[in-house]
Amino acid sequence: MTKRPTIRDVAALAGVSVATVSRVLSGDYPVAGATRTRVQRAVRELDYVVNAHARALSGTTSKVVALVVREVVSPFYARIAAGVEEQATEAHRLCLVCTTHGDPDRELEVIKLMREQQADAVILVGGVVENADYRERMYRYAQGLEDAGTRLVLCGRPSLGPDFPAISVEYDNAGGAFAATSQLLSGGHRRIAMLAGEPGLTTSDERIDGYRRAMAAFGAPIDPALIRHGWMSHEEGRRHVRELLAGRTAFTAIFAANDQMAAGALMELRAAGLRCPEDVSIIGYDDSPFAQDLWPALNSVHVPLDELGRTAVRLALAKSTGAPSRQQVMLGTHVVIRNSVRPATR
Amino acid sequence: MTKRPTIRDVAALAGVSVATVSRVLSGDYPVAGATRTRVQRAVRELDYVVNAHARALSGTTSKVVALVVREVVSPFYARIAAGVEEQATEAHRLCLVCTTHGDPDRELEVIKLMREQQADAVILVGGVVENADYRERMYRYAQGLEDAGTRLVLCGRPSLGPDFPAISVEYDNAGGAFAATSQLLSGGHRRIAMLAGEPGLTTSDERIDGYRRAMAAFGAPIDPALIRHGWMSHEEGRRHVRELLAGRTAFTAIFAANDQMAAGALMELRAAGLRCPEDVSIIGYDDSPFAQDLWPALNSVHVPLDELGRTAVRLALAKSTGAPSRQQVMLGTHVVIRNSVRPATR
DNA sequence: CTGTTAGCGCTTTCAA
DNA sequence: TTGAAAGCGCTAACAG
Repeated sequence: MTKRPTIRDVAALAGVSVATVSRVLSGDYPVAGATRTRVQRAVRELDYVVNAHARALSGTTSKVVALVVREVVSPFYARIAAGVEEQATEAHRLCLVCTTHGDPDRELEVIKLMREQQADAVILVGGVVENADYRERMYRYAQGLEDAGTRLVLCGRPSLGPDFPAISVEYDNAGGAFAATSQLLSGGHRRIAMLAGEPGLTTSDERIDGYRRAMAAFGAPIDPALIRHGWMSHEEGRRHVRELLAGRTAFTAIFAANDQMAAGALMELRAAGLRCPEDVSIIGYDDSPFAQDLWPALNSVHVPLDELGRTAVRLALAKSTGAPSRQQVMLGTHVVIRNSVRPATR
Repeated sequence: MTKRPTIRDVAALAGVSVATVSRVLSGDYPVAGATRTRVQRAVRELDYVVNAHARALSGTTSKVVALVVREVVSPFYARIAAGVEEQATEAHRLCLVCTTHGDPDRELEVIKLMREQQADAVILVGGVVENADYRERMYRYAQGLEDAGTRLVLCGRPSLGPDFPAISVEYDNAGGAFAATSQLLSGGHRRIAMLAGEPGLTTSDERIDGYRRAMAAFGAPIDPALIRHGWMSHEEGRRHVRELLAGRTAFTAIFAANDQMAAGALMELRAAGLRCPEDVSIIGYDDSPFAQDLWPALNSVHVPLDELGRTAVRLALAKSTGAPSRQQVMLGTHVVIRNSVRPATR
């Protein structure tokens, strides 16, 4: 491994000064055509590439966008990540990905790392449990990042208020839940089971909220026994239905807070000899890719995940163009109609 | 936004030299207890974090591992990515993610960026079309990266030979296909349709190879009409089955080169009034998370994707411990048995 | 249009 | 155990 060439090597070979080399490299500076050609040849000859760290150190931005998610293997996060990555690439930024596994300590550590990297933006993705010190913690993060010249973006997670020093990009979570529940209700369903996440998890809580509002709007009574909490997984979806069935709690439809749970519910229903949508209607949330591959294809609330990611990056990088560092935008959601819902017969 | 504090600020506040601060920060150097405490207090007081670029510039490694995938939204890549991210975190490395969308030019650009970043390792993930200049291109990459002190790892993609300056971490792709086909064959199936990817795509080609070998081993004739090529998607899976059915090409089982295609095939079969596994058995590949959520739950070839990712990082970073920079390892695959396969009746 | 030079913030000898 | 000082490779004034 020979030592990698530096800008001085290029300068020497091209017979110019390092400043000149730097100029032709960055492109935005008048340099004589002949000189430029000479430098470019030298660059190619030496197979030279700039040292990003040296460049970042001497002033210019680091050209890095950081994405902080709970898990990498999750269609939900993955689609946001894809949006972030695309937009970052478009803006000539590199994309750092970190996971927290929902651990606040890990989150803290990750944010610190991002400050060290002087990332242009840190995008925090997905729902959280808003416990006691969450707000305060976020506030400290925002502070520290701002000092490092880094924009903080909350993506798919409720804004902490207009005064909070961060950008927030949300989607109409409760609205989607309202629409989904309404679809069931207008089909005549009244006993609608709601499969939700852990209490306190923002994503889930907002979905429950939409469910409640729709029920109220249609004058349908809310039976607490129909609202089920747990880990938002396929397995848990099965468990909820199993217990509902065992407890002889009547229901003609299910609204699941995500598609995994809906798929689990579907499977357990089938195992119990119940058909969907003939006996029970189901509607999920997130419009995961596999929703249309199920049988019956699953109605679900579509969330513009990649748009969420793209918007997060766009807003964060608008810094240069003088956009405010604290703002909130909300993207719409809508129900995708497939084959898992049918009017109530009982 | 106040200027962020530097090591000098900390030194000043703690009343020591920058060298001392640097020492307590890196930890691995004898420093008097009292001094250390003083420095740490100053760090906390100023909310100081090191500048990663400055640190990287002054010699030490950049602590970054780069992951280059085709797409972010793909369970296949996502699971490898998860493994890479985990292991990278464990090794105190940050994880850069880039996508190529299968475009060689973009790949070239990404590799250049990684050289600029002086990443510790660049992990190239997933199958490729090994066309004419692919080898040569890879060789150039490897060269350039080695000069930058960066390890190149080919992950889930065939090694370019033991002399090639890169690490390769593969899985037994053909072996898995052989096992899957064998399962069908030993159930008495002889007319087995193979749903594959574009010709030339390494992943797909190796799976076809395993299929052929198994067919040969069981003395089953290979009907070219049963081997179908295309984009490896759900849609295409449906199309293949539709065309097979329309062309009246007899088959009692399907081996799909990935689970998406298997799911599509399953759906089209059902639409045509055929049952799985009663009428047609299906087996997929990759053991994607949704495979067990289908009805019937799908038999599939399990690929240790996260282990693949972890191994890639582990090997790449073993540099320090003096591991060779060129080696090949292969991880095993196995068939996961669920409910989509049944002995042939016709 | 081009060259000189002073840092950017940190690590790391070499001395003390 | 601590400090002084020389870079790491690049950019950005400031001169010419």
